[in-house]
Amino acid sequence: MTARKVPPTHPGVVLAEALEAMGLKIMPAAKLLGTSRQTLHKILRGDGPIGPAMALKIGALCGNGPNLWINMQANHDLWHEARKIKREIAAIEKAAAAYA
Amino acid sequence: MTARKVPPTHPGVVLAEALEAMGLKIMPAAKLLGTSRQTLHKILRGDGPIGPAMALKIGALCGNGPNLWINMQANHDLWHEARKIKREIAAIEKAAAAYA
DNA sequence: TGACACTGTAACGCGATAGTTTACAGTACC
DNA sequence: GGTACTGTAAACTATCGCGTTACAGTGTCA
Repeated sequence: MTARKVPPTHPGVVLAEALEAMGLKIMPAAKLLGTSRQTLHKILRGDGPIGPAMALKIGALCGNGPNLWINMQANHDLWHEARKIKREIAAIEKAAAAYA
Repeated sequence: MTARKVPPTHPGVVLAEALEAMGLKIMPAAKLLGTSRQTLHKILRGDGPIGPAMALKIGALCGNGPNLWINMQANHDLWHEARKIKREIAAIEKAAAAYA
């Protein structure tokens, strides 16, 4: 757990640039992805999760596959979750020493 | 999308071996992880998802960090999801050609 | 200026999901 | 036979993801 001060980039931010590079506005993009513009907008804003389904769709749209997106999302989630439960994590690490 | 015939290994299966290697039975492991033995059992069985929180805890317990676990889970999810929505994915890929 | 289209954002509601609790059967071991 | 652990299932609850609806802001064009 190399603690990091700044939260990892949310995939939505990257997606926003990708869409712009493709000349895609929100509404047509949402239509292509089979989702609502609000949902897509939340993603682009940085809240709004990219689940497996969305990762696959975005990966298909941008042509770079789903892993990139889902990994970014995972890093993002991990970072925030780690903040929340870092006490428990530390406790587990300590307890685990006995079994190492 | 390099299609794969067989679903990727569920992290739970790997975890089961890891726990055994550490000499940890289900009940004490569940206690260490701060969860119920049923939930842990589901994970070990292969259903039962490993979310960010669980990945962090398991990573702390096994000493190899959360990424391993969450990546396995992500691959697992992606594979199953891809099965379900492969039609939509294909459609998006086709439509995306216009913007490439 | 007014009509129109797109965007940003918030609120509500629904369906799905994760996880705890409760319960019971199987197994092993003393 | 009693005790402890495991495998499973069902009920219940909390939470989440997402679509829908609604409204304000912005830009554009006739």
